[in-house]
Amino acid sequence: MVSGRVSHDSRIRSGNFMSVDSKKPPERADRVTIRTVAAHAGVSVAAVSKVMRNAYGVSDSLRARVTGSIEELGYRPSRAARGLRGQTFTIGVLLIDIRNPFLPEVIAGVNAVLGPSHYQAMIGVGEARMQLETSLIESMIDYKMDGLIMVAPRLPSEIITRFAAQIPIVAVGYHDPTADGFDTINADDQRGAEIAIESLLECGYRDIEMISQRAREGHKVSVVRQREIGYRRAMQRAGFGSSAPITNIPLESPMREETIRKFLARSDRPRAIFCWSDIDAIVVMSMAAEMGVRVPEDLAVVGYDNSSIAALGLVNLASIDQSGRELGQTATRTLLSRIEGRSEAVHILQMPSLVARRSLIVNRL
Amino acid sequence: MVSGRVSHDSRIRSGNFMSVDSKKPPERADRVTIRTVAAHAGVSVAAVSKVMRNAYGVSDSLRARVTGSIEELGYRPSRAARGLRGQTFTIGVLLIDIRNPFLPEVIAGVNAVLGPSHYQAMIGVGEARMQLETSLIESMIDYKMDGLIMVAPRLPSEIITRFAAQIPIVAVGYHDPTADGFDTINADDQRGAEIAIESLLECGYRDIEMISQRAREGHKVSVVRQREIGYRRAMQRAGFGSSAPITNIPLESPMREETIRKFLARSDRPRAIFCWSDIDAIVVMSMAAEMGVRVPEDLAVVGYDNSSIAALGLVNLASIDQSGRELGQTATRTLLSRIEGRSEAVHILQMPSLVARRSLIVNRL
DNA sequence: CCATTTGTGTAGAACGTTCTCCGTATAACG
DNA sequence: CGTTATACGGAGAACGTTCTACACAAATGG
Repeated sequence: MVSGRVSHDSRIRSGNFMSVDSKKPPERADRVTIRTVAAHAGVSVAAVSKVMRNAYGVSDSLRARVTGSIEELGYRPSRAARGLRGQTFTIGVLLIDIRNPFLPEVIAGVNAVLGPSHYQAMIGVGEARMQLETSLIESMIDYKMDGLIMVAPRLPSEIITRFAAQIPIVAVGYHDPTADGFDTINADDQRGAEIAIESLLECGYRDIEMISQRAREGHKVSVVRQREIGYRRAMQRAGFGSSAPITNIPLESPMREETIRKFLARSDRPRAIFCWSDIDAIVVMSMAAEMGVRVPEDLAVVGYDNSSIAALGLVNLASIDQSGRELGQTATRTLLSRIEGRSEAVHILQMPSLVARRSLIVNRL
Repeated sequence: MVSGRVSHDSRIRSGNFMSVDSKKPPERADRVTIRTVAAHAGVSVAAVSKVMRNAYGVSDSLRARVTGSIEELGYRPSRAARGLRGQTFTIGVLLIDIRNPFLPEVIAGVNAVLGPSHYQAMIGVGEARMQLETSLIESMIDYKMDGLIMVAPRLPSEIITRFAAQIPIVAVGYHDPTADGFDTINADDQRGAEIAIESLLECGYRDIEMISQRAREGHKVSVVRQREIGYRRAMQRAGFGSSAPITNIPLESPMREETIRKFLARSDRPRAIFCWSDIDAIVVMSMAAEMGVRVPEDLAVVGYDNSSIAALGLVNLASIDQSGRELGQTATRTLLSRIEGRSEAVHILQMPSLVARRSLIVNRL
């Protein structure tokens, strides 16, 4: 492989090929470094660095002079170089998948907290593949980012713990209250599911089922499992036995549609369903509409996440709100506190709430 | 501000406080560096570096020994350090906003191309604020990322050009075929709008209007403007004059809903509308449903982006598909070619297509 | 057999920060 | 006035790579 470094064009364009400036083609404009600033302000490099980090031992006059030069020259410290020694003031955010409308909320929360600070967020998308997820985490560590927020990671707890030895980590949407290497921030998914079921019961429905997703590795830590647990507990408490039925629907088309169609066509189809996620609920509702199954007259539906789509008039899906925004904010604050030195793990549970909409209530009756 | 570096707990936990290992608390496990590898393999640092970059001048035996050691030690080069000298093998992706369901497609395209390579994508979210957008770009430059993909940037062309002097840039969803500092990849938004209008005309609709968005700075380069141009041209060609009506709806609630309501209540409400984006189209459809305006019987709707929501049975919105995935792929390939040395700007236009759905066609008539 | 080329490997200077020591000058104290 | 703090500023060693320049050996050519 030839490294084709020389740009023919630049040769041609430079017209006079005997030009004087033929020291070396710098191509990119020379960077303003901390040294440039130091020279301009007539102080040492160390002094500038101190001002930047507002460290102890700078007089007002020196600070003024240096900040003046920084301003004037438009100096920005190199994050790469910073990473080699100290902090980068960057936190990495790892998303499983960017399609889920719940995630933007979390990001918004992260940015809201980070905004006023001098930290910035960089996002990686794992696409639910453990391999990619792992390599993204490693990259973020290799960039010397200051901390990591992992949203609904696929990785098992031990591996996350191992990474957490190298970089502060807080996981969102990952239930492991026993983890002591990293923090977790969650909505109480068990309780959320209970609320969903309780509200269905209150509306008078008795014949209730849950639509879930077959988790690949059957993580107990996964939010999916947690919601199943809550569902079963609420059903049991209402006197329906300890193993209320759950229908798993696959992630991929066309099996997905096939399974839903079969479910909706069942002669013993339940009167109400609780879906582990809005995206599933909406697909079910869409197919119900196609098949002439009326919502909520024939089938009541409660979803999860209260995503923006659920709120649309066309959809009008009752859903459990877990406030992704708030999760993002809390996660960020927790991470910052860990970056600042906390070492005991913290596990926070937020309380979700029901947003009632038409899919739940048969109105005017 | 005290820098609270010392961890009390580690002291307490280490039991015997006179322990021998009291050189310095390293806390984080010592990193495997290129030097570790060199020592382990019994070669020079330079040799290892050469192997890593598969540069010229390494014998098979040396390469084997080094790769062996790398494997054994689990060595990963520090991206931070790399950034200080050479490439980081990271490309930055800048999104205006993460809520728009069109963007995940683009990301998926980017990742698809990057997957097999040793490059990785890091995403920043600008939230449509120029300030944040600018600072994210600067961060990415300061990280010495190898290139930038900007999706629907807000920044004016001159500023992007200035950034492009420091880092290879390709812009997606940004029409400026005259830019010579950076590349642009677009779906042909003018043509897309024309296709939408033509299909409405073919269905027999004559009374057509466009629902658009008041662009802040009225960029000619913005996709919104481009679609307006296409709309007007198609209308003119059909004999409706050169300034077919456009209704602008605001971005923020509650003015947004207010404006739409007013539009739908108009006595001279058009028979068909073309929305510059699915997200707007869907809100209009939702409010139409609430107000008893039937789609498509009373109002035909064509959207733009063919986002996943449009395809839902409940929504069934006809839309112009600009294949975000393909845009992402093309953008990535274009960027890589620029990183590899190309210096002439390239401007690519992809052809969009209509996906017909129920919102367009009054069926069985 | 000497001069040149080619192949293989190493030394060591960057890259742009941070941060630990150290000097100094001035202030405070007895 | 001598001693000790205290405040301020600078020198210079890291940090982990890349990459140029060079050394050395073996091969090639005349």
